[in-house]
Parts: sequence; structure tokens; C-alpha cells
Amino acid sequence: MTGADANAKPLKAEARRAALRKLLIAAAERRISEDGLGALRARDLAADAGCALGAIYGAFPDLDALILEVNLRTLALFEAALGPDGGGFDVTNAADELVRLGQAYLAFAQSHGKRWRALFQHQFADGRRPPDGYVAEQARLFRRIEAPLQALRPDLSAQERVLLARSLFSATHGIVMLGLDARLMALPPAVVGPQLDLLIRAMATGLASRA
Amino acid sequence: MTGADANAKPLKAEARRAALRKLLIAAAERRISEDGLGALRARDLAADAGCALGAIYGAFPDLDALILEVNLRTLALFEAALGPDGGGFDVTNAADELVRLGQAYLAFAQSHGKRWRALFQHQFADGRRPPDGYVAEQARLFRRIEAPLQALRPDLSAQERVLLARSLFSATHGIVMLGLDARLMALPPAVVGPQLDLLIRAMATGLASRA
DNA sequence: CACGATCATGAACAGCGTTCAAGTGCGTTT
DNA sequence: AAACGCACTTGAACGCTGTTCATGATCGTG
Repeated sequence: MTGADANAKPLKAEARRAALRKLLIAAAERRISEDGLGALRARDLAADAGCALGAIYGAFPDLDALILEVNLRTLALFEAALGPDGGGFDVTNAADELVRLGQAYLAFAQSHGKRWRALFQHQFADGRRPPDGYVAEQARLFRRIEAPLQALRPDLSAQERVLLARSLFSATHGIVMLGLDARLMALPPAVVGPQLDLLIRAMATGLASRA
Repeated sequence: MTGADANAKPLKAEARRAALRKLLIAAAERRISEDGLGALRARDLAADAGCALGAIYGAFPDLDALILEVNLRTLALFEAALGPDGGGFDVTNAADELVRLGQAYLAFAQSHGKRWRALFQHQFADGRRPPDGYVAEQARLFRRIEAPLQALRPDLSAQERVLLARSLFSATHGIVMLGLDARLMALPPAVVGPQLDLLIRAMATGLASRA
């Protein structure tokens, strides 16, 4: 290295790696969206991005990291689909907001089926922790649920509210997931929305009654 | 073939295949229970069962069929864990029964973690339909939910009750699944039970109030 | 212009589920 | 009882996977 700056050396190289990363992410997004996570092949990605097979491993440590990047973008896409955080709920519209969030989740899962499924189909190897962005994105989404919850149940502590928000999401997620998955269950697609509405409203009613 | 019975020929052969099937199922059950579905290898199974690698494909069409057999036994194991169908619920104990079923589901998932996860981790290839036993077992389990539901909401039609039972199961499943899965969420294990209790009771209350 | 570190390349590797030519053993027939 | 023929068992081989690494091209630098 010539200059005093240790980072000066791989300037162009890093720029090209970043460009390749974008190409690979775009290719992986397309493959996952069209054919599902299970159909993702390293050789296809290399062909799509116009790079050598081994070049993938110069841009990402492994395919898992690439998938993680796609999943992170999927989460961001969903947050964008939720629109800006309205805030300010009271006991009269809290249940409606919970229903709205649930229906938005269902709509996103339906319109981005393969991509949304990849979020949960993908397993972290061993005990690998999810990256920071993942956890941060989750927290932002859960806060969307906590807001109307606070209006519905002002008596709950912050910690209780956090836990309940996660549980509410889990219940919603279960209905959406098994509703769209033909493996077990097979709820007719047309009834998933009404059922989700019914159960979220029931939970809101039951929670509000201090059961 | 000598006799008039066309089935007389492969009698001993079929018996040995059946014996090998049992050995392979037992081996697969152990591997899945201990190391998870993802660690299941055809070569390990052959070694465990003391047979050749190719012999597996004389007993099962492919590994998927073997996994399906293990999953079917897991479902039966869960049904046995539920105990005999009590029947006869009224509006006073219907919610309690729903909670009991949910907690039993959670307990089973917790004590048979890897095996239970295999139920949902396993994907049917292409558009392969689940075998008859699968669907029948599902129906039996869902009827366990429909019974207290009928007590809770006698006004619902049979079809509405069927759909609602599946939705209730889905919601419960979501809480259990994401509660035990460190991927997304990460609810502390100790709070999953109380949260499940809380939400099932809320749903029962909300449903009973004809919301 | 020439040198040297650095990076891209794709053939090679390890491991997977599955298959199949070849050998073995069992049931049947004489 | 003996020998034949066919079905079954066998494990090496196939095709495919993600990942690696010697080799050759490339680019920045003295």
C-alpha cells in the first residue's frame, strides 16, 4: 500500500464488488420471486449476473448471506406497504387498526407469495445470529402493533405490551401462513381474509374486556 | 407363479420389505428426533438399518415417503397425547377446553421439538398431494376444536365452524411456532404458555360476545 | 514500462439423493 | 435332491448441489 490511508488500496475493487452485489441481489430477488427459495442455484445467479461462479463468494461469504439480503429487502418492502405510522389511537379505533395491520400482512403475503415464504423458509445455519438490520426491522414492525395495543389496554406495562404485540403477530402470522400453505390445512383463499378479520376482532374484544 | 393366487409369489419378499420399512422408519424417527429433519441422510439411514443404500428405494419410493411416514406417526403421537375425546362441552367450559387443547399443542411441540418441526419443515414436492392418512388425521384433530366451538357458538353453521376451527388452530400454531423458533421473534420460552393462554381466552371471549 | 499484489475464473472437490448393471439368493420346477 | 431362472439386493456411479483454489488475467504503482 502506497498512501498513508490503509483503505485507499481496494477502492475500485470494492466499488466493483458493490456493483456485483447489487446485480446478484437483483438476480436472487427475481429467482426467489418467480420460482421460490428452493429453486435458487448459485450457477443460475452467476449466469444472471454475468459473472463467474466463484465471483459470488467474493461478493458474499455464502448464499445464506445473499438470501438474508433479499429477505431484508422484503421486510423493508413490507414496511413501505404499511404506509407511514399513523400514531394516535384510542379505544374506539384500536381494534380497527389491528385488523388493518393484519389485513395488510395478509395482502403482502398473498401478492409476494414466494418471496414472503422465503422469509420463514430460510433457516439460519447452526447458531448464527440474524444480522442487526433484521432485528431492527422486526422491532419497527412490532411497534406498529404496540401502538394500538396501548390504546386498547393502557393498564399493561411496557414489557407486557411488547410480549403481547409479538403474540398477536404470531397468531396473525399463523393464520396467514397456514392459510396460504397447501401443506396442512388448506383454507380456501377467499375465506382467509374474513377469518383473519373475525379472529383479530375477537382477540381485540377479548383483550379489551380484561379477560 | 405356481398357485392360483397371484399374490403368492412375493410373500417372503414383501415380508422382508415390510420389516425393512419398520427398521428405516425407526431409524428416521431417531435421526429426526435427535438431529432434526435437515440432518437426515440416506447413507446414515442405511447404516442404521443395516441395509444397503439402494435397499431404501426398494422399501420406499424416495426419502420423502419415509419422512411422510414419520410425520404421520408424529401426528398419531400427538393425538394420543391429547387423550380420549371428552365430548360434551357447554358455554361454561368451552373456553377452558380450547385453552387445554392449545396448551397440549404447545407442550407437545416443546417436548418433541425437532420432530414436531419436521411436520412443517417438510415440503411436498411439486403438486404432490398429502396421503390419505394425513388428511384423515388432520380432520380428527380439527374435530377436537370444533366440539368446544359448537358449545361456544351454537349459532354457527357446520361449515362456518369448520373454518373457524382451522383458523383457531392456525393462530395457536403461529404462537407456538414463532415462540419456539429463534429465527424471527424470540419470545422467552417461559412466557409462551401464558401468552397462549391469554390469547386463546381472549379469542373465546371475543367470539362468545358475537363480535 | 515493468513489476507485484490482487482479483476473477471455472475446473475440481465433497456431499447429497437417486439409479442401475452386476452378482447373489431364494422359490420353483423337474 | 438338484438345477434352473427370476427377482431382489448391492454399492459403485450419476447428476446435481454449494463451496474452494490453483491458475491466469488485471490493475495500480514505482
